[in-house]
Amino acid sequence: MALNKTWNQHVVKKENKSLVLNVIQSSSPISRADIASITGLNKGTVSSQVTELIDEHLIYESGPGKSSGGRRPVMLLFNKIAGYSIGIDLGVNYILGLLTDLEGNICKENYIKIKDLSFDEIMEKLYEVIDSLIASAPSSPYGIIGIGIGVPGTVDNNGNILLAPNLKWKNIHLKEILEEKYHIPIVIENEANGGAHGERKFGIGMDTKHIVYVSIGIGIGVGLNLNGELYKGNNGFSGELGHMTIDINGKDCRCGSKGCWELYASEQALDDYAAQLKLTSLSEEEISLESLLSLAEKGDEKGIALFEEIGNQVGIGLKNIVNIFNPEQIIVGGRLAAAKKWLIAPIKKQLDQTQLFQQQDLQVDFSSLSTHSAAMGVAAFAVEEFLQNNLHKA
Amino acid sequence: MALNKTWNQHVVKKENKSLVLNVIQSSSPISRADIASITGLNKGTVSSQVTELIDEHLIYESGPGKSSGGRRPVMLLFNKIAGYSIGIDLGVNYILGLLTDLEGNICKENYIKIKDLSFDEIMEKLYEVIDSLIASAPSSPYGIIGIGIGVPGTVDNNGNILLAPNLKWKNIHLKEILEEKYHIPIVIENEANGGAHGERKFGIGMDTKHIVYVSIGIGIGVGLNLNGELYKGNNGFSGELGHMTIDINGKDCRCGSKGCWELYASEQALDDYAAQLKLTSLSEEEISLESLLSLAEKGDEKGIALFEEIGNQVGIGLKNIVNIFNPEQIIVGGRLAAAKKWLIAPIKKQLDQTQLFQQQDLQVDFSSLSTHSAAMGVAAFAVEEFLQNNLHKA
DNA sequence: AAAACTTAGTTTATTCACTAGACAAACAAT
DNA sequence: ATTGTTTGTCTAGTGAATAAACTAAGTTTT
Repeated sequence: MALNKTWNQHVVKKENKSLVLNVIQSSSPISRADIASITGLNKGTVSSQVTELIDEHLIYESGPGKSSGGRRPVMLLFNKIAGYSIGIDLGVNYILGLLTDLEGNICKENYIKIKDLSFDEIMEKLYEVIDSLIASAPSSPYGIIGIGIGVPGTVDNNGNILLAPNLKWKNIHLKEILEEKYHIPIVIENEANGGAHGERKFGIGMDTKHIVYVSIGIGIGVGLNLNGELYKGNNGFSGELGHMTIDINGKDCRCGSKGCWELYASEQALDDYAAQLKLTSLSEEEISLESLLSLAEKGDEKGIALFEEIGNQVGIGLKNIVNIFNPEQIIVGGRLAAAKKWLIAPIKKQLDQTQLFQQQDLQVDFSSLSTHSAAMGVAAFAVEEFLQNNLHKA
Repeated sequence: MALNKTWNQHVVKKENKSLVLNVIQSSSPISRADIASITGLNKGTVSSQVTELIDEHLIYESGPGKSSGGRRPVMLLFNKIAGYSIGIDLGVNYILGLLTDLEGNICKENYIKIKDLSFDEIMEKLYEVIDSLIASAPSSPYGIIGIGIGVPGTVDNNGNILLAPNLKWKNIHLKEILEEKYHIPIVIENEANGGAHGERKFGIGMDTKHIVYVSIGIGIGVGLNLNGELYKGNNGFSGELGHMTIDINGKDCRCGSKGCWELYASEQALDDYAAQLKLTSLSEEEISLESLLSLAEKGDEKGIALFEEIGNQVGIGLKNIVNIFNPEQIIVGGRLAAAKKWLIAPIKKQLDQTQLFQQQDLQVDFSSLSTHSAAMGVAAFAVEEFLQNNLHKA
């Protein structure tokens, strides 16, 4: 019936309570008085919210703090172990599972390699990873509050995986399957979206508002965090910048068009270039990101030139991103980010070429959570959903 | 002091009042009872809001409506002539000024051509246009409620024009200048952002949430309306998709890089192609969008092929846009949109090539307001700002 | 035509969250 | 010990929404 959301005191309370909790999370330890002055809320209002949050085990009082000339304040802390979250990075040839507390700290890690498994076999492995993480969680008021899964493919707004080409998955209702099995909230997200969120909450993007996270692995996926929130597009397909045409007359791509960015600036492209160059020291089978990295590390000129060429191509795409989004920060993540040393110079060179607009305050960084950003990000999604729903109920 | 916005009853009231007004605007004529059932607000609440809105002259009661078996409802209407807004499209070789009512209906239009004028001369013309529009406004409770200006360049969040290459403007504090002269709220926006908003409010994008508006004229500008709101980027530079590289080895662009989209898919590109093809029937001086359009209209094969080639190049960029934003709708506007007849087929062909993701519900449309979208859009920006501030005060 | 039913809009009492300001508790400085 | 400061609680008051009663004005049924 009610099409638009109406506003009433309940909403006010929920929002203010959420505000109080956020301040405690970000500025802990903190006193009631300081919360009041930071938020602008009345002292009494803060007190009552704090009482409720304590009752809900989401925060707790620690000992008295230092006095600044009067009564000593009671310091409040976020109860990060009121529950635990699980974040899974479901890769093409690995599954990375994390158990985190509500603050995102990793409590337990579970990494397994997989190869050429069927859907059922992958699911079995996935259950094993999740089950072992659940088993390792300490007891807590809320237990496991949710599971976040990052997948290398497109996910619609209902948590259905529409297409994950590299997994060869299509139309998988993963959210339903897992909710039926575990009976806790499940969040399914694109891996790049997860990575973007992870870096924003815990990594190099902590204080930035407009972030474009570029995950470079076998292909290229992009997570968009615009205006401080995830942009998913109409069906959740946004960020397929790997298939942005950068060379009209270029190579054919399996997507049907020509000259897609990821044909020139990905792990796949790296291997192709390496094969073309016939690096004497490596046979075709030995070519991999790891072997090329160690080659470059040893100072092999051809190997270094290889990464520099990739960096050049990455830079062209990033230049497009700058013109399209005018982001505050670009974060390069994914497996190829390990080659930062050789990528960064050509990337910067490409970006400096644009003279049209002075992008003085553009930051270009590499992932600071490396392989963990996606898993940490989706775990955080689950935490946020939990906190929002829990505040709502109360 | 207060960093975050707190929530209190005043905010609740303002939001609900705004909600009531929006419902009246979009579903008028409407009764109090229907507003209550649509919004979910209590009948009494709606009544008191309505009373205030009537006192503020923003709505009024018309005669009784049809009964559906009980007391006849009093119908409420938005008072679209409570004030008037001015929207200006400041083009490179024209100034288009509109006087609109609060609903966006055009009351008066003022179009002048300009050519090679200095900054001061342009400003003088601009004042003339504005003054004549102000003079033509009927008397109303609020008078002229604001002026919106759309400019072909980048505008920062303070209304400063940072760079408008085609006007040869740089760092113009247009908002300040006009506010000092007219003492009413001024909104400065990029022309493509204005067009996007115009089409969304009054044109072909009325019921869409994720719109990418592509304005193709001398260059290409893009207005992004994501999640129902304008995305401007960190400094207001977003949407410079004209300088998206689509051909790494392509032509040099004045922006410093190579193969920018607008070198292949703009009015400029059209003229260049036409000159290359040496269309026998037109001398070099005669080449213009208008002359080429009439040539194609006459059935000239070369002329038609020209537009089809441009359409092809436009399509490549649009395909990128789809992969980047996954929009619900793409709207093609700007002067080149007049060639819709010949552009649409090659564009659709390009978009259908992407087999990776099924974009079943992507709409590709041409501007329905044609040359008026930007001016109508910025006029609407001014109206919205007025309504928001006015509701806030009361 | 009278009675019964329906729908529209107003009025009144109540609830709920926030605010202001008083107050007590706990501490520092003199 | 006295004075002043800061913290946190308590109480009264405000403002907005809600529920429900009520008035108004129509239609439908008998």
